[in-house]
Amino acid sequence: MPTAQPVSAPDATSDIPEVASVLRTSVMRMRRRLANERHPDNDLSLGSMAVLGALYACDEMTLGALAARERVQPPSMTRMVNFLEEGGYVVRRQGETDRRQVLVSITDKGRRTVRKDRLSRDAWLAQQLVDLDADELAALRTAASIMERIATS
Amino acid sequence: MPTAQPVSAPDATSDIPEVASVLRTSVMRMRRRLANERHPDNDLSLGSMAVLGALYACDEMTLGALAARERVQPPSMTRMVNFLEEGGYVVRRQGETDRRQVLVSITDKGRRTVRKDRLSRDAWLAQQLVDLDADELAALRTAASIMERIATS
DNA sequence: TATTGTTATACTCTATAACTATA
DNA sequence: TATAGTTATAGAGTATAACAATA
Repeated sequence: MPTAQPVSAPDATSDIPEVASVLRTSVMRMRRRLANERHPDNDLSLGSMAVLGALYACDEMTLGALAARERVQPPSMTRMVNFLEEGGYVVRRQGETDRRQVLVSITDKGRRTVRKDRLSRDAWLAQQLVDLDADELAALRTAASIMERIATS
Repeated sequence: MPTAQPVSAPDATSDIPEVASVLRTSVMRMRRRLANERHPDNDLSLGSMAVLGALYACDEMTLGALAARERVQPPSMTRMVNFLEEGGYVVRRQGETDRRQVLVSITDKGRRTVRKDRLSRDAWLAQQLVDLDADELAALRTAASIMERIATS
């Protein structure tokens, strides 16, 4: 039984439990593989790189906003930001209107790291995608979008 | 701009780095969400359940084969199998031809647990998929298949 | 000697609870 | 009193290194 049938059966709804199952399994394995294949070009964890990526897009965010975005608890984000700050990838500053807040912004070093690492860190995965056809790439893009929505809902 | 455009551009190849990037990010977030949303119906971790699922399909495997399949190191698999054995979900027995090997097989309790948990543990995810259309489900199925292949390659 | 699995140990990531400082 | 973030602590999951038993 082929696992990648691109059928759009009329009763596709009945496939939902099966899709849920294979999706869950593949996500678990994929994430472990991605963690293993990661280049140790820098000392940043996957989570820290995700934070840096968010700051690359948004420039400056509060620690709480970062925690919410990455769906981790504040203490976990504190740790990641500590690590990033020690490495000179981000800087903290006190909020102006609300001085309880901590505003985290990305440094030039952080920016360079994001650019460099996006290339090198996605290189392995991109290499795995090289032989896919346009439809398969489109399926991955769609799936990524759906997963992103589900994960952050 | 929708993020899930099913375009099959002629130069889709140039999208590979971007697809790799969004796929990686969404996989990381999805896996965390799945871990969080998991029902604590039983005391089995996600990894242990994956092992049980493999044994559900294969009946009996060596510990080394399980470790290779789940892409963990042997000590990690030893731990998971210990846990599963303590719970009565699997049994160990010594290999017959090669007595260094440990053959792990699933018990009836393990089988029941797989069936029951596949339903309940995928329930949350399935619920998230309920509003998707047939094309989106097909995309997820295709993506899962590709990820499975990449993760186990 | 090489291989299969186990034990001992440590590391990473994450969480909850208790705390500090602002609001 | 409530909120933003930090510190302290614990737990889950994984890895590497050293070891035991068998090939």
